[in-house]
Amino acid sequence: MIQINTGVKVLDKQERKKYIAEKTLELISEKGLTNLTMEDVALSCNLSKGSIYNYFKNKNSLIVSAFSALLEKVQNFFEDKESNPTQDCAEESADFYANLYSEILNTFPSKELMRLFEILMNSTHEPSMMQILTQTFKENYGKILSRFEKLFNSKTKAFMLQAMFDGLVIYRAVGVEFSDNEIRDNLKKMILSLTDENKN
Amino acid sequence: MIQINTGVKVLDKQERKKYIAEKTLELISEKGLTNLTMEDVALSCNLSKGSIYNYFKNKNSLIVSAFSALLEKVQNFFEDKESNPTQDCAEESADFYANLYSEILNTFPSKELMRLFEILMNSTHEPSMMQILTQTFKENYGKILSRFEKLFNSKTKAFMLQAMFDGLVIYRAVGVEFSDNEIRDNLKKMILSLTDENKN
Amino acid sequence: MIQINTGVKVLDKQERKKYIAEKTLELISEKGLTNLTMEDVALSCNLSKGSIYNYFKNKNSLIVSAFSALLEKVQNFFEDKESNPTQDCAEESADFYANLYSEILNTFPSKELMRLFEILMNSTHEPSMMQILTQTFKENYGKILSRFEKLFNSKTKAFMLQAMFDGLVIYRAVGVEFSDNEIRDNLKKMILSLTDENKN
Amino acid sequence: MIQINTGVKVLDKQERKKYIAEKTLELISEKGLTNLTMEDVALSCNLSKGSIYNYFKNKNSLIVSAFSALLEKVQNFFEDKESNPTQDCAEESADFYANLYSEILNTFPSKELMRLFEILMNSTHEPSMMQILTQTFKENYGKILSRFEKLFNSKTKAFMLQAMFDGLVIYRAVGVEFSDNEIRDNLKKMILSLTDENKN
DNA sequence: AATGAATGAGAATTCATTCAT
DNA sequence: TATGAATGAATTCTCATTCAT
Repeated sequence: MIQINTGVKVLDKQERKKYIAEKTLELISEKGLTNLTMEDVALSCNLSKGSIYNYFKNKNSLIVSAFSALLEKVQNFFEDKESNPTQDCAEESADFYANLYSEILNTFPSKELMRLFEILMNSTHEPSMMQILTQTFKENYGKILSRFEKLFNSKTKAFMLQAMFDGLVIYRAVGVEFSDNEIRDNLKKMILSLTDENKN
Repeated sequence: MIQINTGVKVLDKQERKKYIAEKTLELISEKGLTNLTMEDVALSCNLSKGSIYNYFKNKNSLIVSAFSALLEKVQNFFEDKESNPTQDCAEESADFYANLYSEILNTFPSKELMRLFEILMNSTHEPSMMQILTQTFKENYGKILSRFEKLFNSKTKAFMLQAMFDGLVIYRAVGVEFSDNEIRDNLKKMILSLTDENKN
Repeated sequence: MIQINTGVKVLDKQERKKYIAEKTLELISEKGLTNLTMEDVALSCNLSKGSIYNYFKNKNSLIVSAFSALLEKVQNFFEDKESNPTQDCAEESADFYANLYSEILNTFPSKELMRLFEILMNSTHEPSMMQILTQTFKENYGKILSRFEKLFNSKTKAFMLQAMFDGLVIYRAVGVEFSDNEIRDNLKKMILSLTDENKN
Repeated sequence: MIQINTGVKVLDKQERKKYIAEKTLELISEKGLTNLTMEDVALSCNLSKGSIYNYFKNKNSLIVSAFSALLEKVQNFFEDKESNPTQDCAEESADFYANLYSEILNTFPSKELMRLFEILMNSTHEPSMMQILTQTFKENYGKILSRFEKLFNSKTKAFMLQAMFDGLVIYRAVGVEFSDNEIRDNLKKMILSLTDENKN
């Protein structure tokens, strides 16, 4: 929350940037990227339109910041769910991750996670924007993937599993329905088979 | 059928609609949905802007048609690749599909397939549009999935495999790199494990 | 109804013009002048847009014809209601006309009569059109007014009474409510006073 | 109040809205409602097209404001002419009002007053607009009518007299000619008869 | 830093009219 | 005469961005 300098605590420019980016992210989640206007942003931040431009060079750079905020949120979400990873054997690991992903699929708003890809895709034809978005995406997803990489001892397998997860997220966001229980069970089997296979 | 005096067959209205939708699809693939303008469409069809509106009520309904054309194209692509499905045992099937998907991943323009999801996501907040898109999507994907459903004897498994594929398509479209060979090999193993598992 | 030449009866060009003008009048009554499109006209006549231009030089001349049709309709309406005018004394005349106007106010669709003025007003800034409309208006209203002129022996009084009637028609069309009975009673008194006054 | 450096007072937002509405009213009077474009409005206000939309949500709401401005103008016109109403007896009242209306008919630009009804009629098929216009119309005309209501002790009579006036305004605006003197004389007689009648 | 008015470059859409067949 | 496809000019409306205060 922005505070006026009553001596208490005043947000510095960096913090206010972040605040705006987060508000923007909320708006994108609510209304989609296409419907995002600078006026919406200004209103939701209790700022004037002009003021937004004191913090962000233009709309694109604001979107990039919102994208970063979203990726950070996603990553935190993954990390929080995984705070005490006490998996000894493959079976336990498979169980753990199947549950984890299933839970995330249930609790993380599908539409919100979908926005990640919406932003990425919409930027496909603005090279300068695409570059920074892709880079940010890779870095953050790299961290998320690193667990699976360790588990499977394979970057590609990690990719594939995460891709499946994201695919399901998107399917769900666009109205395809499926049973979470079945997902979880199959997920476990797949993880297990990928782990087993690893040992051969 | 109307004939112009060169003897060449003239397209009827339905065919012209389709032609415009396909041209639109090309444009979307080239420039992205956000940058698509009705003027672009008109130009690429050698028509005036007004003429487009003789075929489509508005931009959205044109996009819906382009979306359908894309889905049809995707489906044809899958079907063409799979013309002679001579898979006797699970091993052969796994091999066949792993190769098929790997090949599609390689040959179908990743950006183009990605547009499927770009269109879906961008329309998330226009209910009337979303409804028809989702329905079309489900119908066509249903056909694509039916092969896996038979193979695995499970709708959910089919979903998951296809989701993985689409996730990878999107990853690739946004600049993530991975090795097709490894994908293919792992894919085969996963398919096999899912098929085996089926027999227990 | 347009007939194809089966040998029965075929409308000649003049009759078809009239038919189109009357259909146009219906459309204007239904949807207003602003919302009238040549496509509407074509559809309601079961003709193609291009064909309308075989009968009318352009939209304006079609509107002029529809306007004439409306005026004719109004005039017929007045005349029909007044077929046997057996008024001997002033009292009877006042009674007769008060009833007549009150009845017309009730039975003639207010919105339809209003269109007369809508068309006139909208054409105010197209001199060529205005000229013909005003002329047509004067001629037809002249006939309607002639009765009052005789009764009152005054063109101005006739104008004033008819103006009041048209004013009320418009008020009613735009949503102002009033009691028909009171209107009729007052109308009678006004007509009577104007007639009496005449004798002094 | 914001001041620009010439010392001249700058208009606040409300005043600027009003200014635009009044300019719009001028344009409507000049060119008619149908020919009014937002570009005209912008030009006549020395603003860009986009700026108009900072003051009015859309064209319709601008027209509604212009309509209000017109009604206000009409009402002021009536009130100004009637500043010192010293009418003791019926005869004097009749004389006063006959002169007042005759004068207004002469001095108030007929075309301008006519626009009131042009706007009302053209909006007949846009319910949301019609509602507010009709309401505004009723409110303002209620004030104008209240004088006659008192004089005649009858709402209906007041309506009828005002309807006659408006009818004449429209007739004149569309090119019908009549003598103001005769109008005034007859008006007086009608008012008188309606007042007398009141006493019986 | 904050404001908010102004802008102008689009973009979608409408529709009377034309014209070849 | 009838058609209906094509047109293009006009019009409304949007919105990121700028800038003087």
